[in-house]
Amino acid sequence: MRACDSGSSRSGTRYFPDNEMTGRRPTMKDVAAMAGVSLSTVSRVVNGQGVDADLTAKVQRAVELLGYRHNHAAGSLRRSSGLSSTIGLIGEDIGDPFFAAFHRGAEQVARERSVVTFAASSDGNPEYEREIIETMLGRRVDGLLLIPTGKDHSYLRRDVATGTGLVFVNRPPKTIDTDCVITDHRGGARQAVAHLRAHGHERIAFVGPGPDEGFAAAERLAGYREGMDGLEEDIVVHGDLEPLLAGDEAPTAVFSAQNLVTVEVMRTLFRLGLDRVVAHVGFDDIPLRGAIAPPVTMVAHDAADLGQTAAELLFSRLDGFNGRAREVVRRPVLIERGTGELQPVS
DNA sequence: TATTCAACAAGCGCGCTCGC
DNA sequence: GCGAGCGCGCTTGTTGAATA
Repeated sequence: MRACDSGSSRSGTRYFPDNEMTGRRPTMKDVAAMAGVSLSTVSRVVNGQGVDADLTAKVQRAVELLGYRHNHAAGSLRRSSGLSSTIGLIGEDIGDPFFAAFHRGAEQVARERSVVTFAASSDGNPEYEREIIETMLGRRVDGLLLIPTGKDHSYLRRDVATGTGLVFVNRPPKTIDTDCVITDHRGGARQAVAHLRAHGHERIAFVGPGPDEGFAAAERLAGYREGMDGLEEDIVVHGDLEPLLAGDEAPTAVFSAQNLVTVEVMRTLFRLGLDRVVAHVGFDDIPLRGAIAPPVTMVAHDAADLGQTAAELLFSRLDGFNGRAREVVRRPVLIERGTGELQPVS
């Protein structure tokens, strides 16, 4: 093993060019020793502050030879702001296309500020959600974008009071005063039903998660019921649609209240040969929509826009905005693609 | 003398060790 | 068991040397 004197620090640090043999990652101290400059010079070069060109080249060469990677955790330890340049995104399922698009929107805003995003799934479990939140805060994320599962988030009050950014997405906060971005789920569902009614349908089935499965589900069901006002009966299905379609009182139209449910409804209609017979409007757009025939009419909220807006609210707090909690409502848009415009077959 | 720039040293939060 | 002290890796305000 080669070793040489540090040449800079009075503590007599020795550097080992072949760090693989020391079994630890190279630090700034190692870079400084190899380049023959002080630690602060390395810090300035690494952080892009103006340092003499020759010294910069020496430092950059040492960085390259040692394979040095900047330790942001150590940096945030000392940095006066105490910020880690990371934010956490938590939703029920990061595999959900909605969450993926939401993440992308938030990431775009974060990237402009050199902030890294971490994402995690709560699996719809409030206890696990809390565990993830605690873990992310323990890792000193600067803020959280939370698509909440749990009902009580009062345990975050102290974190918010001490500067941690927190934005609720798609569900307004009940037990904590914080910013939120929500979709007008109720209005979107009303719009879907109104669209189907305008095309002559009266027997319209709602297919979706149960009202106990969150704010969005409950709001969409409520919007459906409001939209159905004046008609004889609501047809609400939480599960398999097939038995209903096979019965005598089959609906002439279906409103599916969530993207994964929409996919299931499409499969069922296709299997029964009803995909061009029963009208269908879905809530939440789905991937591969262009490759699907017939194309499904959608009430789409722009998940990327939600992510972007939520991130902007979060960063405005981190930048010092100290006003009252804000609520931004995004109205979904109905996109006609064909299935929602089918007329009822008499 | 004024300006530039690198070195020094303090200190951040946390975990660990050591001595009482 | 408890508190003091230290080390980790880094940033940043201050200091002082070199140069114009």
